Amino acid sequence: MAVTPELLKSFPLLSGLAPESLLNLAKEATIQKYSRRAIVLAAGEATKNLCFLFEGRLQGVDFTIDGREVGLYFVEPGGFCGELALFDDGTQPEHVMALTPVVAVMIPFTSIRKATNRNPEIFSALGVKLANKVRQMTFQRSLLGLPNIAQRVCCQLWLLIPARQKEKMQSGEVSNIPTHMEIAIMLSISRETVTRVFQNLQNQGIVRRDGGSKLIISNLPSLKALAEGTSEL
Amino acid sequence: MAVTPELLKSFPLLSGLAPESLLNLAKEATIQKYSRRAIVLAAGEATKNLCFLFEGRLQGVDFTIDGREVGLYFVEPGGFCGELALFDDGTQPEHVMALTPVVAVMIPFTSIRKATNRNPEIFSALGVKLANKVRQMTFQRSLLGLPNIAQRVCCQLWLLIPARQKEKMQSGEVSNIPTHMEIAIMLSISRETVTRVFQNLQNQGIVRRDGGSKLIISNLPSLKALAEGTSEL
DNA sequence: ACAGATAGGTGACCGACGTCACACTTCGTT
DNA sequence: AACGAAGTGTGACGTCGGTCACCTATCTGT
Repeated sequence: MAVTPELLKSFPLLSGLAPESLLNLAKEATIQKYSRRAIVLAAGEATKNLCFLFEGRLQGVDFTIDGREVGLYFVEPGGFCGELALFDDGTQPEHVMALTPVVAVMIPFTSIRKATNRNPEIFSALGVKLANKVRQMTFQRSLLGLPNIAQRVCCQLWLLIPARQKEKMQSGEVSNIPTHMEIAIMLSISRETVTRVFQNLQNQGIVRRDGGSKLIISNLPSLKALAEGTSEL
Repeated sequence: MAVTPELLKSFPLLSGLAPESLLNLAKEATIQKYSRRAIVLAAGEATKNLCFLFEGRLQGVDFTIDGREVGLYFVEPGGFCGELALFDDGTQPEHVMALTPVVAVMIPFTSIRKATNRNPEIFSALGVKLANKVRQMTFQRSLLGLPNIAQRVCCQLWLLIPARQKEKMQSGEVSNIPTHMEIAIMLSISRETVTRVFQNLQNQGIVRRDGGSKLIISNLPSLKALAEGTSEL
């Protein structure tokens, strides 16, 4: 299937490019489909493409030395991944796995670099992205230092709530709530423990499920207090 | 105290610069001294300087929501820190603290950016540095996922051994070994647990202290096996 | 309609690790 | 020499969360 310049323009990173640059990129880009649980980028390999997510959901995952899975971050449609090797020609440090069936656009580094020459702002946009990644990882790292597990779960949950909903402090919702297993993996705890914490939160009327993939947070302030450790479950 | 171009040239990041660029940077750079435990860069503040370490040792530290300290990385002489805001004008995500008395050279972002215009390779060098940081953090993250605490300590210890010593697999040494407390903070475990693991390692003849700040690893293969989980303490 | 996979829920058990409390050693400072 | 601070060593104790085992509910594809 061919990639059109219009398709590329829909990605924020590329939206500012000149039409001819887009055209060039489009020629060299390819569309890939992946089924659920498929590996999109494998750790340890020298990535050669920047991977733009068109449809579905990706997760960066790593494995500890003893084979345990560790969740790192999500990629949502419009985002991209695999940019690290663009900077230092190294290998991909973590796997990127499809959480749902996925449609992705792969653009070779060589093409990206050509485009960067004409449009250096791409490079700085990638720098911003990397910087953001470091910030996120730093925060996630501080989460893992929390000795109280319930608090850790609440913090992670708090993080999943869109920023604007947090401001008015009434109630919020998280669509596409990760499964208990996925949350457990992100926080390096067991699936059962996540279930138990959610069970508690539901009993206290703080959260409520709505269908399979949506979570309503009916009591935002309570969740915040739990996340910050000012109250306990 | 004035900063000389020669001093700046001693930093790898700047060593490739043209003499006049160095001269300009030197004019705008300042030397700062910090005593042990002093905060060099504070989290949450908009950093305005790139901080080059001339003498001493720095550590990036964060605090969890409940006030617990979390160790992130070290900066050794010749290295630098505070580069994140150079990319996205954000705030410093973590504190940088002096572990020993420190002499540092501060160069304003504005000066760096001017120099970058003439020497764009600085920018890509900074990109490489950032990419490396992400790689390190990813690895550290996978360490924290290890359920076996002794293994975690051994992994961290393994990480502290210089790369060349690991190759010949005879014996190695770590100078400037972090204190038990510092290691505990990096791994989010308690100081006593670190002590107990080290006690075990010593009893097994795997490591041995030499003076206050040096650790001899007499049995490198055993340590490796422990780090990789193929054997247990 | 059915099998199989995936997610969520729950109880029992137990051991590793955090906490607390102290003792001992090694510094650097006055 | 004397002191205090920082680092290290060690035992007792209690508990939180991982593991295991099993169940139920939902969804998916054929």
